Amino acid sequence: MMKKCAKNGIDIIYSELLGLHIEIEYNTGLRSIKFLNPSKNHKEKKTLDTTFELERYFEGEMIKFSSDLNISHLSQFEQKVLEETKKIKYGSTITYSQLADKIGCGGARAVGNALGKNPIPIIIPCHRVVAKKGIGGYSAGIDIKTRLLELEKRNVNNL
DNA sequence: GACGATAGCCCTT
DNA sequence: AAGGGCTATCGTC
Repeated sequence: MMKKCAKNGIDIIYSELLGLHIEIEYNTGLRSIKFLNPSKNHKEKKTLDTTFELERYFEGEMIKFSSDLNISHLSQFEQKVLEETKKIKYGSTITYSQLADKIGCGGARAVGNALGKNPIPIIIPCHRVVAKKGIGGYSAGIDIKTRLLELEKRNVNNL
C-alpha cells in the first residue's frame, strides 16, 4: 500500500533576520530545526515543503505551518507541552504558567524544561512562551527569541 | 537528590 | 516602585 509520502531529507536556508543558516530535517514527519553555526560555511538546499514555508515566514507572512511533526520519541509530558505550544497564534504570547495550566500541571518550571528540549523551534513556536515578568529564556540564544517576536509583532501591527 | 527557558511572597532601598 | 533573596512546584536525568 502506497502511503501519501512527503519527501524526506535535510535542507538548509539562510535567514537574513537571524544572520545564520537553518537546517530543516524531515523524516516521516518534521524531525528537527537547527540554528547552524554562523562562523561556518553552509550551502542552501530547498526541497521540502517546510523549507518554503519557513522562507515565507521570514519574509513576514503570517503563515501557519502545515507539516506533520515527528516527536514520538519524546516523553508524554514533552509532547503535550509542544502540542499545546503549537496552538499559540502568530504574534501572541502566553506565559510558562498559563501553558502549565492548560495541560493541567502546576509546574511552570517543568514546562520551561520541556520547551528547552524543543527539537523544532519556530514551527513549534516556543519563542511565544515568555515569563510572567520578562521574556524568559531560549535555548538557542535569547536574541533569536527577541528577533522572532519582533518580526511577528511588526507584521501583526501592519494589518 | 539536583537541576532548570518559573512564580510569588517578603523584604530592603 | 523596583530589585534581590528564598522557596514551592514538577518533570528529567
